[in-house]
Amino acid sequence: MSAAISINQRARSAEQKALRRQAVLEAAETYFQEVGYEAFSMAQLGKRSGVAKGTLYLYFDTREALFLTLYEQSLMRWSRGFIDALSDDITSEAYAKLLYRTALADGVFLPLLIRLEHVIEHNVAIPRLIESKRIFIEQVEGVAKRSATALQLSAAQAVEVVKTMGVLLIGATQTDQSPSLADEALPTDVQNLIASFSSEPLFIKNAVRIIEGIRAEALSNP
Amino acid sequence: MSAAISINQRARSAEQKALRRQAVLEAAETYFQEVGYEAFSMAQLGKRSGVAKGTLYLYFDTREALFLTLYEQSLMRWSRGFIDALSDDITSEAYAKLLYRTALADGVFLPLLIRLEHVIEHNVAIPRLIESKRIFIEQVEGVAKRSATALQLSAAQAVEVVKTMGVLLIGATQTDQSPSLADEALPTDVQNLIASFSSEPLFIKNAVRIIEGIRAEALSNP
DNA sequence: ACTTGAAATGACCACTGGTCAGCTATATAG
DNA sequence: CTATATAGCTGACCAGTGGTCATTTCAAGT
Repeated sequence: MSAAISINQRARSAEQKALRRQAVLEAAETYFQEVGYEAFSMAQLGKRSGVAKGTLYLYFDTREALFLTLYEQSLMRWSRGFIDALSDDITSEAYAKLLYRTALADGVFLPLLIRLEHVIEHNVAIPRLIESKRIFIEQVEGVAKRSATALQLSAAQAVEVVKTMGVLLIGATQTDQSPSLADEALPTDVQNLIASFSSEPLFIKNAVRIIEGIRAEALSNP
Repeated sequence: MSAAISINQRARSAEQKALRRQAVLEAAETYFQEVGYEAFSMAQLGKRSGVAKGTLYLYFDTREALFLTLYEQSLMRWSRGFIDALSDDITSEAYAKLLYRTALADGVFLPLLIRLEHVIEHNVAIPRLIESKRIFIEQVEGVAKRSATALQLSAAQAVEVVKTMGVLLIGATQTDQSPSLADEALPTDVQNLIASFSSEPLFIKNAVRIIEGIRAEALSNP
């Protein structure tokens, strides 16, 4: 029987390997939150997870494959939390607020989601990509099912809502990714611009417009 | 009097320098369209524009400063084209379609817009960033002014529409940035997923919902 | 205690963006 | 028409990157 504990020893059983892999992922998540995507280096991650750089590549094909896994875990975490937090007969606005807040509360979900398609997916093997898309489908379906009863929508409408919310979330939170100009002496016109792109109202207002639009279409088109 | 022509000679006058700078930008644009953002290397760009790598840094502070300039030029190009193509009394749908098509027609605008806030802006000096934001404000105002008459909206509504269209465009075209899986043997569930995220209908449908939503709000709130 | 196979290692590779002391083309002064 | 000063240009160089793989090391099975 192999011990579940993996300190510095070699991981021989599948179980031990999974533990080590997860330990690396946890180190990566913390490190990523500290330095962000661009400054994240595999050599540093090795040091921080107490493992040689080469060892990282036994557990992940590429840097991007590691980030893809991190993304998947954060997606599943978010979807679980959001589903649990939803209540029945919720207004569109409350729904949008909850979605926005739960998504932003996760320290890695949005930064990874934003980079998914144009960076991360470009250095991952196709079968791994397919696996990842399937996880995505599963999560969307789960969230849509719960959303259907919460928002009183048909199954098809709920799927459309969830997909669209994802799209809107990526667009609306784009500005949050700008370099922090908080302690810079900015001219007022630029300050106003930044304020006018505040992601929370941007997301919520448009989420409501879209959800209500979808509802309205169902009434006019039988 | 300094000749306007700059072949391989040194650029001494301000005019010649501007020409050389523009020549580098044009080489960069072609090269970028060929290889994309990640594979774009300054050494290669030097070779392709017939200039040493070090020289590039006389004209641009960083790789990202170069991309920021490329982005600005494509933004101005798009906004000019879009304004010219708009006609009065256009429907929301026709407006959305035109916006989508003109934005996608430019080979570099969207790929750069998508990377603006979370990559490009992070390696550019603050004064340069402020300058860039001002160009952005100017362009948004120009497009909004024309959109107000085209869509018969108030000035404030038009600004909101234009800003929101930008957000939606970034989100909706995200999927177009995925690695091309066209000639891969994908399982049908994944194929369906990809099809359901087709950016054109995604953008247009939601653009219409948002524009109509903004219109409706004006009627209920005096 | 010995064998064995696989986990772990880190020097190594080809590359990156960015720098800067030295080179040289050019405009101007004598 | 030449000498000088200026400044545009260069490419070797630097510290770093993601990724590889021959070699080492250690735990399990005999």
